[in-house]
Amino acid sequence: MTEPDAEAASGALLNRTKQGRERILCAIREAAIAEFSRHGFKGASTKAIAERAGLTKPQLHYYISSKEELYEELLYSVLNGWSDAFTFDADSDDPKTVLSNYVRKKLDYALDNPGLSRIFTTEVLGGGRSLGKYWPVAVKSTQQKVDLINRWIAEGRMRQVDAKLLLMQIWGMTQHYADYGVQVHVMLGLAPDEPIDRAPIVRELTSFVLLGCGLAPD
Amino acid sequence: MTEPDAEAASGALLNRTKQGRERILCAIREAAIAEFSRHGFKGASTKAIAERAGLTKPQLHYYISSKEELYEELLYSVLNGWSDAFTFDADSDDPKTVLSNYVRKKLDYALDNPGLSRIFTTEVLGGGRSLGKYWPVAVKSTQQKVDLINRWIAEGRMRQVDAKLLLMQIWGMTQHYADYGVQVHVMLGLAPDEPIDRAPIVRELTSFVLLGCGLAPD
Amino acid sequence: MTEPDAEAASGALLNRTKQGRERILCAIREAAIAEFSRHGFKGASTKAIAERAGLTKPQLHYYISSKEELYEELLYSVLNGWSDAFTFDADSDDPKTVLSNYVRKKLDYALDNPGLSRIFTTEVLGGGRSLGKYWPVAVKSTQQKVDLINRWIAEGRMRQVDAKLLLMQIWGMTQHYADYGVQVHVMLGLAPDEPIDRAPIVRELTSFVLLGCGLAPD
Amino acid sequence: MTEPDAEAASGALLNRTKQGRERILCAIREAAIAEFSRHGFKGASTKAIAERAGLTKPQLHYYISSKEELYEELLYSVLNGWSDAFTFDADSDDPKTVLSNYVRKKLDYALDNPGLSRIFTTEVLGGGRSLGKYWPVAVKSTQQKVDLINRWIAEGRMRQVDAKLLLMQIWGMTQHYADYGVQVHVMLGLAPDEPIDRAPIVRELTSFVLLGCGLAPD
DNA sequence: GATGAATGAGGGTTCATTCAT
DNA sequence: TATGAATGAACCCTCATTCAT
Repeated sequence: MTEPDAEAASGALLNRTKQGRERILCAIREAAIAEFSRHGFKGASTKAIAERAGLTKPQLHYYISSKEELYEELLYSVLNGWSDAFTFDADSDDPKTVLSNYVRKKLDYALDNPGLSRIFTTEVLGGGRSLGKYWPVAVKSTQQKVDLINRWIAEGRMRQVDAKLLLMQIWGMTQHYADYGVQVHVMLGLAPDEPIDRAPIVRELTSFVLLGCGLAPD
Repeated sequence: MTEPDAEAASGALLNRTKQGRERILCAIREAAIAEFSRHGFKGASTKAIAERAGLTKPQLHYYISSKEELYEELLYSVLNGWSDAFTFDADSDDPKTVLSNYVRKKLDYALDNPGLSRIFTTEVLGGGRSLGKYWPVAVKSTQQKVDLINRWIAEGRMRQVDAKLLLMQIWGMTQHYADYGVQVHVMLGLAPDEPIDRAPIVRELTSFVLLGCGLAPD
Repeated sequence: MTEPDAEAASGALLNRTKQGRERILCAIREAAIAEFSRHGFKGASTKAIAERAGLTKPQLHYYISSKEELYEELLYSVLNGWSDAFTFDADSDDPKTVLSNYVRKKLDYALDNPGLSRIFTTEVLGGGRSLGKYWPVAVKSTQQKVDLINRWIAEGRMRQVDAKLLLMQIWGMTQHYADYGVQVHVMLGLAPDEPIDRAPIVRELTSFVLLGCGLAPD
Repeated sequence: MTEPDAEAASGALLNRTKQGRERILCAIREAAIAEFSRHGFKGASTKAIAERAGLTKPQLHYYISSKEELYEELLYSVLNGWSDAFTFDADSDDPKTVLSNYVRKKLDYALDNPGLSRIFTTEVLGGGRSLGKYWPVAVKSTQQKVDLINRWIAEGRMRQVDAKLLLMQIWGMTQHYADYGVQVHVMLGLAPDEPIDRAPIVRELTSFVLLGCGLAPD
């Protein structure tokens, strides 16, 4: 299955607009995402990455310094993408607004960047050895959300949920659309490269989460 | 991280009770689960499996015929385990009972067999090439659940949800506790090999799902 | 192709009449002939020999001391068989009689013991490293025949041929029915395990050789 | 024994004249011929081929894709060489001319390409599994020769021989000089790498065949 | 920049043989 | 005798990387 998503689309766009070196780096990035997300760090081969990028192996090594560095670059780009995307809105203090925005953004990221999302999953599956520096950040960022939710609960604006588990459940449901993309396609009766219609998913997911939090969806 | 779960526990138990060949086969199984679940099929090495099982590579090949066969055996054992575990109760026609039992069984499987669960995840991540025969079964089994849920909805016993998406969301949330075990541990402030206390998770998850379906939890 | 010849036939017979150890040694011999004749010494595997003989590898090694010794035993049994069979009749001094008997015996051996014959061929193909002791014997035995033929020529009882080359040509033509058995079957339109009707071959071959020597066939 | 023949000679020549890649491919070809012809497909090792070609094993695999492909390439090059060489002259309808040319060409091929010739022999000895596509071609080409010979016989221009067996006997006698090269050297009292003087062999062989066909040699 | 070539380690697997039992 | 198991070498091949050019 080729990536029928924003990763490839933006790649294609860049291929047309950028020049030379940039173009190649972009192709390498795409190829690396495809291979690492399918086979994990150990299982991916530089040969496959090179071929997918239309390069020979020595050519690839001209642009990257090592397989590991290429991998970690991608991994950090996921982490950065997430820390940008997965903040609670600062503009609003309304649980319904904040939570539904959060769900939507998380799902958008998964559907727009399934490859990158899956790379993070393979890393976690493999034990998360490269994530040492990430965990404290993630924990802190989670704790902030937990604190906010707990305040809402204390203020009686939300059902009494375990905030940490709530966040995990949202994570699980949204990440699922990236990690289990193949199964989702099968279950929805879609061809492997047919794009998923995300509107109904966003709707269902939001209602589900809000109701689960004791909030009435619109 | 060694498996802090029923897989290892039962393995250890068997190691003490079973004899010779059985013991070794069991050690190989455990080792293979550990390696495949961490690195996927391509990324796992028979050397690592052999060492983890306390064998040399040629010794390993005395007991198994090939890496691929060993892998597929494990994969099928997940699929069989699932088709056993993830049926809706036939005894009950009560949405609340059926759904909360389903959620609990699904979560139990993930927490009791995280390694096997993750092997399935790596397979799906890799494109699910070995799952050709499985999809039709999975689709059919899902459809039966969807039909039942839709009947409940038609009978006004449940909120009007998209049954397929509901099942996916349950899948995502429960599977998360296997695939993202490492992250879950970090977030809950547990040591890597500390067991997860599943009671609160079951409670939260069940309430969450029932409320999300418009059913009042007990 | 299983051997449709005296080797197998006598093997089967022995299997019924001999007991235990003898029977097994016989099965090993047959199996070894089949494997060595197909793949040569290096290419044959003790596993294949053991399986063909209905034994396990350790069982096989209980009866033989090494692959090499088993091979050399067979090789020497060819050499002995040949030194027995391929003498010129001492009873007759008639070129026609002697040569036609020789041709017939040589062909009979090839058709009755194709496996053994082919083992010798694989050995020669491989450089004949194990044949160091054999060559002097063969040379001497050949020289005797050459001397006799030269006498016949000197006496005007035969056309003036190069005796050595004559013997080689006979060797080539008869050995061909063992080494190229597969091709012979194809060319004669026979199924792989169908026996070759040797009468016409003997007839043609004899006439051919006698005419080639300037002798009138009967 | 190194190849004391045109294969090696031309190889050596090319080694001096060709450049880089060509030179290496040539060395690989020579090495592969030497190893496969000695030990057959199963018995030959890529390590030995690599060493003989002055390469390491990974280096070898830079130039070839697999042992099997290398082998089949050589095998097909024999088959092609033969289908070129072993046609009956179209220019002549004279049995004597046609047959003696055929004998000479067949012998030349065997003496010029003993290694390649022997590879075909090892393949036939091993059962000819890779020759499925070749047999029909060979049968057809043989049948054409048989038809011609039978016409000559019908026209009274040749002794009444079994044409198929005649062709086999020619095959056996000529192929013998490749397959049994080692024995031929021993019998003729030549050192292993001393070239065979082919003139007397051609002369004897031709007379022998013509007389065997009831034709008077010149 | 880009290419052909090389390299040493390691991939999965089979080898002939030996050794307890 | 016969079996399950082990062993160390060797099998064919691919790996990530480097180096001339």
